[in-house]
Amino acid sequence: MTPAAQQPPAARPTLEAVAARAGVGRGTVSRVVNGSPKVSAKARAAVEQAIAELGYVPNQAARSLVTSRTDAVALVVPESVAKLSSEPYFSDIITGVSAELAGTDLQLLLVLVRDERERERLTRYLTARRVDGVLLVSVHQDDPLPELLEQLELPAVLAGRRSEQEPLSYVLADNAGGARAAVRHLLSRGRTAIGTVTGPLDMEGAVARLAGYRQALAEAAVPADEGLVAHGDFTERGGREGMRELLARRPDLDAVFCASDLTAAGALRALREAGRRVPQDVAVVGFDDSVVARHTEPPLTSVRQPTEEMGRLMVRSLLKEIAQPGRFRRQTVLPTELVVRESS
Amino acid sequence: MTPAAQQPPAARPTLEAVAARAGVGRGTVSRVVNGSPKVSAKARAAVEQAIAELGYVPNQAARSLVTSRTDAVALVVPESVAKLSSEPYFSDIITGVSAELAGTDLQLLLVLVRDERERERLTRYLTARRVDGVLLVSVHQDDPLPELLEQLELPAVLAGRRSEQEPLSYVLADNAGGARAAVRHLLSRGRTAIGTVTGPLDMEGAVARLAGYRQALAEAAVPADEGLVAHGDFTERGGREGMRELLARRPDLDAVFCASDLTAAGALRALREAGRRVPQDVAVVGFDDSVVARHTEPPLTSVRQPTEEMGRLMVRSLLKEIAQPGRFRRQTVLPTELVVRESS
DNA sequence: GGCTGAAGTGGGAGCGCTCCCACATCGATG
DNA sequence: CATCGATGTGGGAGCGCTCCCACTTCAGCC
Repeated sequence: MTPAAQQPPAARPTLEAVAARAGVGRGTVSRVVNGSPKVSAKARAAVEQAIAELGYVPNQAARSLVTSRTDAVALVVPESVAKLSSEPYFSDIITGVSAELAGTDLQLLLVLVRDERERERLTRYLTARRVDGVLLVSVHQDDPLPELLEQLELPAVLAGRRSEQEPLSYVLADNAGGARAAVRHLLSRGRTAIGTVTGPLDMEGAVARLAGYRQALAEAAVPADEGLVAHGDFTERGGREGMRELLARRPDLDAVFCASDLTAAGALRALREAGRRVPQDVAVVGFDDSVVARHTEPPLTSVRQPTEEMGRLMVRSLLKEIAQPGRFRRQTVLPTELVVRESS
Repeated sequence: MTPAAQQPPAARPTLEAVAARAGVGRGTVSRVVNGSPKVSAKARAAVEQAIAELGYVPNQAARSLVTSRTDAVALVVPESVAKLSSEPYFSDIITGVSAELAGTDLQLLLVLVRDERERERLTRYLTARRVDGVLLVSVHQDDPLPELLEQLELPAVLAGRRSEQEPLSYVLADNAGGARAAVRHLLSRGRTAIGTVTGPLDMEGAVARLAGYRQALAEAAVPADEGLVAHGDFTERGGREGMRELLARRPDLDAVFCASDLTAAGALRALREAGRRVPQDVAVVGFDDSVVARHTEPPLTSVRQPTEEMGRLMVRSLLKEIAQPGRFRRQTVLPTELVVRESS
């Protein structure tokens, strides 16, 4: 135990102390701290010096109490299906969000919601307006959270949307377009029996990817065949099972478009287990172009969506909505890009 | 614009309002809210009903102002080397931390520190004591943050430690023991020329893993050969380059112990490029047993460390330290376990 | 020289809470 | 029956800040 631990830690200086030292009033110090222009150069200099000498840092709680701002935003990640660690998508969003937030003085609260109990806790938290805004990732159609955000009139931005009529702000990738590009690519490689393992169809993104798949086939005048569609859930396991199903139903299948990289990784596994070679026998395309795509054997052709950029854009939209809660929403759709690797 | 948007949102009820409604004083409501036992059953019931009727939620800012607690802890992740998304380790820690925190009323602040500027911002933030405690992940020997935490006497728990004399609380896995088990396993498989690709040696964990490797060889009376040691940095790229180096120096090498799964994934790639078969020509063992280990081809034998559990334990230690800042530290070392898969 | 308005400034009020002290109230005790 | 501690209770004070209003100062103008 050090001697230093014994003596009371020097109390943090208050705004009042700064004012006294600078020989000005509290109001002036407050103005300087908050960057108001209505301060003379002389007063500003005196205050700034006093702040430096005293090592003054504003007390956030006191500020919040009167402004009823919190200077914090929550990033909400439902972890019902996917684990954080197996979903590079989440991590990339977090990275983007954090990077964009670093330029502001907002703090990032990370809220993982695993079950009903935790969702209720979050509901209370949001109701108490303990954050200035919310970023919500992985939106399901029946998710009650977006509605809550609407009711609370809390600034919010979604990654994804519930439907095309989504009233809240959102940022998402051109899912249908990406899927279309992927399937066209497979067609151009001469594949004819192209299957798909979808994502969870209670998510608009997964629905859009399936729609893009169908559209590309329709455009090429390939007759639709529901036997070529297996339902997954974005997980590896779902991909594996979906692929098995597909192989059982259509042994002649020569390509598969997977709704996520993880799904594709599962599909690769199922194909390997079934003795099919990739890409010779069956070509595989994923979606996300996450780290996973580079690590599989063979590396995955995948539809790149700018996930980190999406995180950044979400923050930018949120900031605007916080700045002027004018209720007009920002809805951004980002382009995707096909990255071709050995799997196709 | 809905009509509801026009009318002023009902102001949140205050403690005072609850007191009035329950026909008691502010003090009594405060006692009920904070679970003090010094309240009669009758008063408690009245207050609880009033709270329910009014939908009262305490104002955190006001509470913080007087208690100078913040009810938040920061999880600090330096992102200098590794990206969040490529490091399942970080994600698993986050998951554990979040899960354990869910049972408390503490909030989780996620702070990714990418560069000097962001570190300074964090320093200011911690100096202002805007959190009740700090969890620090990925500790490097020359990291200035632990020292800052010591000086501030801010409750803190590290994942890992700077050295064996670490004065702060920490949670870590038995790195040396795990490495030893891995190398013994390789020896037991009849491997004789066993190399290693280390982690960044400015991290105690990486040093310990290297020490464990050496120890196992020494115990088996295998003469040490520095040609079998390549330096990596826990990344895939480092693993790939390290493996190439090793192959160049010791073409007869028949096994390699990698300081992380990512490193091992890189090593697998280098081996494939060099035309070596795994495990026939060269056996590979990783460390962490993260999701990566299951996804490589072939799946990796790996030393499992209970990463998520580490996150949970960090929180528990931190809670105790916050509860009674008695300066006596908790230092926990968790056992590791070898998980054998196809790569060895 | 008096008047006006712009530009700064000081400080009271009050945000919603906890802390703490003074003050009941009441059963047990000598 | 007075006295006493134990058990609850009400409410003043004050946490550190921003907001806002009243006030001063002074340049510019008729």
